[in-house]
Amino acid sequence: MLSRWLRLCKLASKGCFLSNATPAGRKKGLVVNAQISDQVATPRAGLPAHEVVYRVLRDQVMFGELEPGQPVTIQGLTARLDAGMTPVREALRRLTSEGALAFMGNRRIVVPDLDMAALDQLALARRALEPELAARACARIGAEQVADLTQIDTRLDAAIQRGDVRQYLVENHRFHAELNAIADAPILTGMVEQLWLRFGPSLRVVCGQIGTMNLPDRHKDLLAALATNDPDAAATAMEADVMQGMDQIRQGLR
Amino acid sequence: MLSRWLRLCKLASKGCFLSNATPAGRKKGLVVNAQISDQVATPRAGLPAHEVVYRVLRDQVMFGELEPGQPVTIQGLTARLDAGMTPVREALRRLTSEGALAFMGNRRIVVPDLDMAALDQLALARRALEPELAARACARIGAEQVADLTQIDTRLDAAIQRGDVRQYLVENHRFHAELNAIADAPILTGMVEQLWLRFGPSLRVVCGQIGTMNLPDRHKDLLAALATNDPDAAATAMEADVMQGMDQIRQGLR
DNA sequence: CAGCGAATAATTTGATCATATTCTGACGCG
DNA sequence: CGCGTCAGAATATGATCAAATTATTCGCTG
Repeated sequence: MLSRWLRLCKLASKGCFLSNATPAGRKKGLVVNAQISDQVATPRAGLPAHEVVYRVLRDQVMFGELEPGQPVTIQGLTARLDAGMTPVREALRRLTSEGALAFMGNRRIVVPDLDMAALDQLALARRALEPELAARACARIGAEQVADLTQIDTRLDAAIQRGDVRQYLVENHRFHAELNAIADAPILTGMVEQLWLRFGPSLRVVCGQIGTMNLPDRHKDLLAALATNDPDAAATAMEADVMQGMDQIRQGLR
Repeated sequence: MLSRWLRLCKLASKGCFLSNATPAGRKKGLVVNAQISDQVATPRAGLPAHEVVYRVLRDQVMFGELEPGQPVTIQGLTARLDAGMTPVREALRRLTSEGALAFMGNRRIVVPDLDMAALDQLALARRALEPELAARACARIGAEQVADLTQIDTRLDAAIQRGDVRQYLVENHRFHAELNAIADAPILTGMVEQLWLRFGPSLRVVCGQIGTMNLPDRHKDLLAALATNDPDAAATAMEADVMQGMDQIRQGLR
């Protein structure tokens, strides 16, 4: 009875949580917390199971634990995550409506595979939205937040040096997510997150093919623009980063 | 046992269906179809219940049956739509993840109310995406499709003349949805649909306040551009239409 | 004795699960 | 080669439990 929560929380802790404040834990959740308080970053029970399942699956899609084309079955997930059927179903609905997963005709669900047309659309949308977010963030960013981002970028570089693809993807996403959060434009940020969710799996595949060594880090210009509060330069730098990233995937599609 | 399906289908038929092809009906569904075949547009059973609930709620949000700020409870919906609990829950997850509904802190769900900041973001995103879609549609559109759109626009004008706000909203959406479908860019189209879902309720409120008489119809330029296959003109016309629509709402926010 | 506030009881609502039903795809048979 | 049957998977239901909001009561103070 408790083991289910333990397993779910453990899985969740592997992903990165960027989201909202902790509500009061349910009684049973608090007991769990007390028992596993020796763990480093207690992933805070009290979240509904469907939310936990959603985040686990989301991270697994975003960072390539699930490969494109791979079928996803409800019953497989209930077994793998040791969760009930209803929470899994709700998480899947959410993910399909966000484009992270796709209905394959006869109620079969897969991780969608990107084709060139989809990639073009993603590139167009990213190019329209993310520079704007960077510019908005530039107007509100503070010194300590620049330091935060710089630190993330340092860890990102380290991951590249180590050849740690997974960590590279995580830190890269964290960098952009944190920047977008600063822009304080939740609707645009949400749209961008959905875009990332769509190309996440393919990005992983590409990085797996070519390794991390050839990955340029285009965040330096961006950080400089942010530090000097130059919105136009930030937007330009972000546009370059976006286009470079999309091109990378485009190359990998062949 | 049958009455539930009948009621759901009846509700669904009030909304407008623009979406995907009809799969084979389930056995029981076909019986239903035979029994109610006297109705005009039989809304085709065989869809999963959660899908039907989703569409009903979606249309109700989009066309203002549900007002902003209005709380939405699961149990209320199961009673109102005479549906089970699980399908309702799944539909709600989907709608919240699309921004049509919003979690209000303590797991209470409401139709979100737009503030100026949200409206700015919506306007920015629409301006970035919809002209592009118009241009793409322009490249692929055929004569009979132009005729289709013109016909919709005629019905739209008629609705304005009659002062029929609901019908105006429906036809206006249908016009844009059909145009976007022609562009054959499902990802961008999906994003735009989500945007419409967000400002739908407010648009209804605004139109309710000022009536339909003052609504300009900016589709004429657009149709002309489409008929002559001029992508740039189409994009420009669409941009004008978007900005006019957003301004309308912006005025109504005061 | 009236009014206010905190604590508690009751009701409403959300979350989860086990189970029943229905659908899809595949296998074997005529 | 087409058709019926069967296993497996998805959908849907209602029951059950947990949480939050609302209503109520009780005690205290002025």
